[in-house]
Amino acid sequence: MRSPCLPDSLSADDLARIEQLVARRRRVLREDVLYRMGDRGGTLYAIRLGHFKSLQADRRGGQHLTGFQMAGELLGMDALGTGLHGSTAVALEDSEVCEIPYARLLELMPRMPGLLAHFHQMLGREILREQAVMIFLGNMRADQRLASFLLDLGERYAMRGYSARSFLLRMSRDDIAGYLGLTLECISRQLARFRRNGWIRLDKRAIELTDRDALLALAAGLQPALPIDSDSARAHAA
Amino acid sequence: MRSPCLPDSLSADDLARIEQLVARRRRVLREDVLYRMGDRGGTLYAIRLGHFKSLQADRRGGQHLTGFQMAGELLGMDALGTGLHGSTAVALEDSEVCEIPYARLLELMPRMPGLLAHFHQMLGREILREQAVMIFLGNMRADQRLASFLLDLGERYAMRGYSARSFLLRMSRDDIAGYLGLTLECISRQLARFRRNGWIRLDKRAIELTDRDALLALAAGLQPALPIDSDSARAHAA
DNA sequence: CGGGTGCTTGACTCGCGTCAACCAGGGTGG
DNA sequence: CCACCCTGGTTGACGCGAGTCAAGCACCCG
Repeated sequence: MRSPCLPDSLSADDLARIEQLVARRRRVLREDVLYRMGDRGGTLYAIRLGHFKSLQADRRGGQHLTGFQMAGELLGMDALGTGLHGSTAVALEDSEVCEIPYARLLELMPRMPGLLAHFHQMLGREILREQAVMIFLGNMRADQRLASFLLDLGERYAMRGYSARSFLLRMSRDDIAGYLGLTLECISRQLARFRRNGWIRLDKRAIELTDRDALLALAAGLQPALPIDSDSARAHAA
Repeated sequence: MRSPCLPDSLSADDLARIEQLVARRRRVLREDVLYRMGDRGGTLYAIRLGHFKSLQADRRGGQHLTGFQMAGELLGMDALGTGLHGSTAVALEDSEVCEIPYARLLELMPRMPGLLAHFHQMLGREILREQAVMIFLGNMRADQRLASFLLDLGERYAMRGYSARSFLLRMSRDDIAGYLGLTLECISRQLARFRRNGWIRLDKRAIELTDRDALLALAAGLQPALPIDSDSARAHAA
């Protein structure tokens, strides 16, 4: 049986070797810090179970959320450059990770070119993901950002075998706002708007994307700003 | 004499080996495309001379600028994940690059652990840089973004032995706007504001940061929004 | 000289941040 | 068990920053 920590593309032989270098598993409780900005790096964390958020301190006390990670994804790569972590990782719920010392990974690399390539792919994907975020932070409106975000979450759940339509938001509205570069109130309003328009159904943190096409169109900027602005629609009705 | 393509931390022996794998140098003229989004990747480009911008197509025709690269920096890493380039690189002026086939780099890795580490450091730095951009796209005002941008450019020039105070903006206002997630007009206005406040001197694309401390304070968010808003100050004077 | 490109400046609009009140659920302690 | 508070979320009113539209300017090139 394959460890969820590791790539599918490796041989059984490779796998055995790798199991050794997974020094240990570690449980992380909700709100606990996996590593903190400025900590010495050198360990990669494969998430076995649970969800994390990673955040970065703004120079003026503020905090910005740079990403959400779920089971099957990798954490800790931000320390490769300087040796120090550039962000803080916090568990959104009780979670479990595999600790993989980078040094041991390097030792194994020569004998396992497949591993190296896979590792680079994960790094490359991370760079791509961040570029995608930069795009919506750079030039999308609040509703487009939120739609993109919800669709992205759904896709990632789908990749892991869950539903892309219906899932639980593991993070607070405030976290979402931080990630999307918006405010908590704005998120709340946009969610309400989506609900009124019938794009989504929402109960607390449980969400169902009832009209993914509409969300896709919105995210892609096809909608003429506000399809029929439901706010003004309400005003007219009144 | 050391090649500007490659890390300083390598032995002379390593260097000789590496010179072989730099398949060829390539000249790229102004406005020419080094690689295009969707192109097959697999080659890394070390910039020997000149400046580049990299941009990504928004799903709806729009374009977002994801970075500026100068001599001594690396391009093409965004293809590591999927094998295809996720962005387009365009020369801002006549430039020259070293083409480094990724496959050859992989071959050499086992014999040169230093090279691998260095390579990972560049990847890690790229991830960090993008996170920094996400921060200012996410929660800084236009003036703060611009101040950060100018200071960052200066620092990068300083690292390469040029002045951090006085340099040439190689890109158009429109490019800057694209990168900072703002509009061309907004950049122009903010530059004018900086100039009126005496933070900078500006002549066409030549810029001098005459008061870096003020810019730093602004970027850090220490300024109470607008110190004494020079616009209204002008209005009072009139 | 004309025309084009890159930049500046102004007037107006509007999306989103800010401030603030209010509401719902959940945990605690009397 | 109910009263209480406290946290997380919703909703409203208002103002500001930045986008948009548009006119005008400086420079370069043919």
